[in-house]
Amino acid sequence: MIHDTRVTPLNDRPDNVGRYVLYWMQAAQRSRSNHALELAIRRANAMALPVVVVFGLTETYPDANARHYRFMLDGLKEVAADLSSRGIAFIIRFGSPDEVAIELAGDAAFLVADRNDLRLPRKWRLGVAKAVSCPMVEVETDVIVPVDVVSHKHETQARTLRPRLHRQLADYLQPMADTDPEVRADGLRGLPPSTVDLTDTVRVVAGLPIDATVKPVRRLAPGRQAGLKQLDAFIAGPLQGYGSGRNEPAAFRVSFLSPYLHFGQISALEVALAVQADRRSNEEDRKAYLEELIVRRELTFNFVRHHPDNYDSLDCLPGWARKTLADHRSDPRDPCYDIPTLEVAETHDPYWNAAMREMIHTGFMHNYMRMYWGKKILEWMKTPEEAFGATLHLNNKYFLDGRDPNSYGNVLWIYGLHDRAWTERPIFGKTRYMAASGLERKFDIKAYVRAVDRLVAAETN
DNA sequence: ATCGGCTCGCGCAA
DNA sequence: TGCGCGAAGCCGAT
Repeated sequence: MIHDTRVTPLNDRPDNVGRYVLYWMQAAQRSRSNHALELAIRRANAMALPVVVVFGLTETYPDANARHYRFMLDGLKEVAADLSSRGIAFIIRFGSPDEVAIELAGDAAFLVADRNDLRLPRKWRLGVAKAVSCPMVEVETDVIVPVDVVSHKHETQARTLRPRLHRQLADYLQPMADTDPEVRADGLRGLPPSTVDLTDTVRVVAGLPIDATVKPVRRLAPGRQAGLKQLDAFIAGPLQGYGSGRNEPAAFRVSFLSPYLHFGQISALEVALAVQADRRSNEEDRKAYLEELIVRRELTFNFVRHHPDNYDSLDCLPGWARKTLADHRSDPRDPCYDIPTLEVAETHDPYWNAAMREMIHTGFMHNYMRMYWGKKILEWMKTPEEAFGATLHLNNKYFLDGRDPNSYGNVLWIYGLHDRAWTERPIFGKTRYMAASGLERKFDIKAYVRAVDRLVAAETN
């Protein structure tokens, strides 16, 4: 089922004569459980046309490096195989994604894109809508409930978003059938060929002018099949007891699904449905995970939607947070670190260093440690602006799930976004403070340090 | 071990 | 207008 509310027209071109329906894949890099692809297939069937899927591979996506590209391209390899087995053409070409889409849209009767509110893909999409002569729509398939259905404004706290979201959930938490096209694309002639050879993604990545020092990781295998396998493993294991055990860093009672969600290799909808249907877990465990997957995740999508120009800036913090950080701007920092010191994980704090090493070497970090890690950077750098810039930079460079709406919302949480004021103290002002003593009091944090040693060894041996 | 205070702004009840 | 309450906080008092 595809609700009309997922679909937004991006231009008002009249019906167009064309040879196929085109789906320009951007964020939703999957061939199943994808409302945008599904809409394209249904349109094509209604018009008795084949479906073409196009992907433009830019060499210069901000912050992207070998780690991200390998994960993405290995995922796209599976997309290509599955689409082709269903009679859907898949074309992947080097170039700016908007230009690649415009090139293919020349022969399209109808153009579908998947929605993503981050600046660059959004700018590309709006430019394409103007440039093409066929009708174009965007489909929201990254979220369970379309952002504008939940609320028309920025919800400043989870507790204001939560009831609005829950009111819509019964309606939107519905499985989506995957339709096959009735007209195969095999007969299409004269399409621009793929210029990216997905049979050898190692070579493709080696040929790109990107940072190769951030290497692919072994910890998380790329692609939809790996993502679905991880989902099964999560439900069978860590979900059991998730409610009470999710914050213990050494236990890694986490889903590890965020990289797959970030690249769109699996959908939040199918994850939510699978978790909801599980009967081995108790209700508390399922509720705790669904709160994170749905409420907390879609809170950041709401945030980005309503701060299109400054979601990556401290300007969009609530007034109390901006004021209190400014009041403490010149508080002395001791210690005071620069990015190179942080990036080699050589601070005085062994817990922080462990978190940083987990991030650098495995592309991932335990949820709870992400908060501690970010709070300490605020504490240890000269100004909040410098700390924020460094945190976002490291986040987007090393995490497989970086450069996501979640990244911006959650990094800003460190600085008070979606949070509240607490006791005033140096540097932090009234933003929430976190201390190493808290880790020692509540967790077996030394076990986390040892666990990271093992994880790093497994990546580098 | 547990509890209250810290502190702001939103939404709702009245 | 008043009141309750909030992602993971800390800290000191009991």
